Amino acid sequence: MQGAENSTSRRRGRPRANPRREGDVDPREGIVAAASDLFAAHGVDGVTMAQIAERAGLQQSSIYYWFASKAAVLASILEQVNRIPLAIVERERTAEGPISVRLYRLVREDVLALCGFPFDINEIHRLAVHHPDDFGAYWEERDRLDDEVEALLVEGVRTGELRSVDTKLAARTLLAADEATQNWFRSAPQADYDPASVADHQAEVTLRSLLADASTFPAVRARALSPADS
Amino acid sequence: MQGAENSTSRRRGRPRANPRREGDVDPREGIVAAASDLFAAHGVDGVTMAQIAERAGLQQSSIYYWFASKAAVLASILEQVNRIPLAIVERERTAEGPISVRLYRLVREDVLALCGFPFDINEIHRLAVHHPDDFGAYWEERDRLDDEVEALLVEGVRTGELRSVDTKLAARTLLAADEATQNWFRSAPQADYDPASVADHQAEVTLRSLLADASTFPAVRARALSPADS
DNA sequence: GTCTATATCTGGATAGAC
DNA sequence: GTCTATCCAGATATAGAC
Repeated sequence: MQGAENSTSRRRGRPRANPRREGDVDPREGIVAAASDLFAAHGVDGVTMAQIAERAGLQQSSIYYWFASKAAVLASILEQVNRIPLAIVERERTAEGPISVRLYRLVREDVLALCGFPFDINEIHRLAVHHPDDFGAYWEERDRLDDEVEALLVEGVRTGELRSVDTKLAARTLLAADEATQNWFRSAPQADYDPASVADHQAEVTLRSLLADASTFPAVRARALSPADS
Repeated sequence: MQGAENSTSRRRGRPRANPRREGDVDPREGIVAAASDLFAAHGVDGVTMAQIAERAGLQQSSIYYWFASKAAVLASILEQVNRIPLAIVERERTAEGPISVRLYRLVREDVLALCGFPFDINEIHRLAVHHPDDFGAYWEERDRLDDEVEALLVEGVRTGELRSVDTKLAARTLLAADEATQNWFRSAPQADYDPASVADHQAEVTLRSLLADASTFPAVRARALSPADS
């Protein structure tokens, strides 16, 4: 962590060529925002430091004052992004009510969150696979996600709400399907679908595929979407 | 297309440093095989021409006698790979029997085929997104795939076998889920699951999520897997 | 046909002025 | 703190000998 001292009133360093607007906060945020947009549009290694810098209103090398490397910029993004699905899953894991209702909400909100991310989470998987040493924390959290979902499924099978499945396999499949959905959604013409209906569809498909008695689905959805219960 | 003249008995050119084994056929095939393996392991742009050449027993620059560029090597692989899911879908599209049975086989075999591919089809999507000009044919075929699956779903809804869904959305979701499954399967420890059980699970999940009456599923699967009907 | 050698290009990262 | 200038590594692709 470097250059975090904005508290002194006297400006240090040469002024920027393209000075930022008044409300400019921590330059790190501007860089992260620029990088997020570009990563989203072109993939992580389809983007150069020069492009990030240009959008952030800096010269290419100036980024290195704030971040040690391109990977550090990415890691900074991941810190924020990676915890959201985990928070959703953990909330439903400890929530009240039938497993099926919690599972519906889980899938729905996971898809919504993923679709709202500044870039495709599959891109991150790719990078994390290719650079496992830089992304140890990422994989730990990812495994926790699998485990938490599986635990929910195990309980659902135990109570008889869900049919008897290989819970580990089903958990992986479920999360992978969420990610696949956000993936194609990203490249679909924005006008065709809105995230909410895509998320609802995905949740319905998932629940119907797992419920012991699929005819209970309408009741499950109704309860999951009722504000009193969320 | 260059250098296709192996028919003359007199060898031309300087001998290779690492001569190929006796059964060596068209060097293009060896290059494609090497590239497929490496792309599978490290992703398309995690692989250099030098690595491909090394595995194919050539020097880096010698590849350029057979292929004009790295993209040309990739395109050659795609030609073979991309038609397989399409063939599966088209076969089931025109097959006899209930839609649900054909849909089960479609998903099952699509997953199986994707898992057997030499590399992750998502990698190809990525590349194709970033170089749309080089991959016009690829996207055309991909759209056909969507359309064929959707047509199956439409008919299934019409006959009442499937519940009433947004068929376009469902078709995309279905194919995306297949691809997601092959994606995680690829990075899973090979011992944990075999492709067949993963494919079966995916087919079951998909069918149960779409059947108008999920209780008919066991009969659907039984019929789909009976050899008499395939 | 394949080789060695090299041109060229790109992009991440560093040095030092201001 | 940001700039300009530059280094450096890695990779695609070309030139020309054999």
